[in-house]
Amino acid sequence: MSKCDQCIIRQFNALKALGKDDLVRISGCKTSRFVQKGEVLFREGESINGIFCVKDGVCKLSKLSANGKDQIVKLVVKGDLIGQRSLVSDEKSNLTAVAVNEMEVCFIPKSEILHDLSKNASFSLDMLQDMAKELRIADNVIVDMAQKSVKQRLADVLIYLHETFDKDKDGYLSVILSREDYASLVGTATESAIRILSQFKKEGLIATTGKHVMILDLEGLRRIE
Amino acid sequence: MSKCDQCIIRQFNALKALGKDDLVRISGCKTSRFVQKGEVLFREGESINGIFCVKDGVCKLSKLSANGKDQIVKLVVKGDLIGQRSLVSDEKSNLTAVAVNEMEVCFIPKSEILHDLSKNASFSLDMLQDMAKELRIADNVIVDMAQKSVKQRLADVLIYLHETFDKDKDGYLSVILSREDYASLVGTATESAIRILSQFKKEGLIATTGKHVMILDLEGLRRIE
DNA sequence: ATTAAAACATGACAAATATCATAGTTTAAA
DNA sequence: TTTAAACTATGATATTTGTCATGTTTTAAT
Repeated sequence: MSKCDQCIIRQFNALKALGKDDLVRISGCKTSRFVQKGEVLFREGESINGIFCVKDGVCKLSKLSANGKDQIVKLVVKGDLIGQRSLVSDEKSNLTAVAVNEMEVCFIPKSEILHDLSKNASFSLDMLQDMAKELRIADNVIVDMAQKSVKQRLADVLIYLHETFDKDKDGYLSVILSREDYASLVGTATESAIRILSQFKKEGLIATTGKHVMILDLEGLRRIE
Repeated sequence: MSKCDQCIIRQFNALKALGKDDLVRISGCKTSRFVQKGEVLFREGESINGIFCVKDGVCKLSKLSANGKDQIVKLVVKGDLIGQRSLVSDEKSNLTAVAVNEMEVCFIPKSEILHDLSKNASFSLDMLQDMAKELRIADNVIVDMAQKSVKQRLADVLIYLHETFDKDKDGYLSVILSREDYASLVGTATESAIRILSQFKKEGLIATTGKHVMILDLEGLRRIE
């Protein structure tokens, strides 16, 4: 079993504020596992009882809307933590987590984290800062959802993916999403997402082969309105 | 000048986690003021350098979208804090705060709060819990913005106002918003908000006289789809 | 009380988006 | 390799929402 104090991933999240002693203690009770594509980490309404630290892979966090459609609230990537919000407020999860591709995650039980939150002020502050950042991003998403057109939002998603994920040798995005996922990220009907992606392709803004997507004209996408 | 340790308001926010000593210290450097209706507390992009504690009144937090329209992200009411997010992440404000009616607020300088965050783990945890709650609410707003119709969102706003604010002797909501504010809360054109409110009025779901709004049929509003 | 400005209201039309139907294509399992 | 299921694509059409124009009402200042 690998040890937390030697794990590079923790540099990217609040766990970096912990000292060697705490990391060793956490190492002793954490579990590590692989999650295959499409597998559910947890569902809306379930108790998570800990946090996940994403060592590799991508995960979508979604919420079921009243009309029965899933809305993806955010994508979680390597280095991110999952479940802090529910842990801190001692509630069941408000989101469902599904692996977008194969993931490797560590799970740290609630009690360990709470122990550190109550003793280590700098860890608490770091966690607070992480959550403050999430909140700022959420505010932006609210405004975008309310004010931008579907086409703009889809262009934004493509730009975000291009800036966030690696490309394969041919230049295609390393993250593979279904058209339904795109629709769910943007908050529109699957057909609308398909239509707009087809249009972007015709206009030479992107290239697609099956589910593989490549951004050809980033500036063009930024100009969409 | 009133003293924080005797202020009932603090029971409703993270300040409740502070001990008498800290409250006395904060009392010594806080400032209290009245803010008149329509007055700007701070704008997007400004440094707040502290937090506001709302003793009375209502405030709208909004963000300018790319198309030039203001989107109200949330309403802040008596007992709430404003500016925690920016303070914690040491950033300029991402939101603009405008008083909806006359407010009374206390301003606590950043240094005092940071002092407590670094020393008092239970205060940090309380702050963390407040922010976790805000984040959950923000997630819900995202899903609603993305998946619900304008009519549903407006019905939701009316229900929220009904459940959150007092009514006057005739049953009208104590909080007075312009049609533009309603539009800005749900993310739609002012004309659309006006039209839907008119429709709700015709259907007997609400009553309006000028800017005064009364909810007549809560269940009817809940049934809107 | 008068009056100008702001806010509200509504019609007509345009644009964006959803829905339904149907067909082609890709994917993954047997 | 075959085959069924899932996914992608696109047309036709309906619905929702935005925009522009115009008139009315309310509000607040003089």
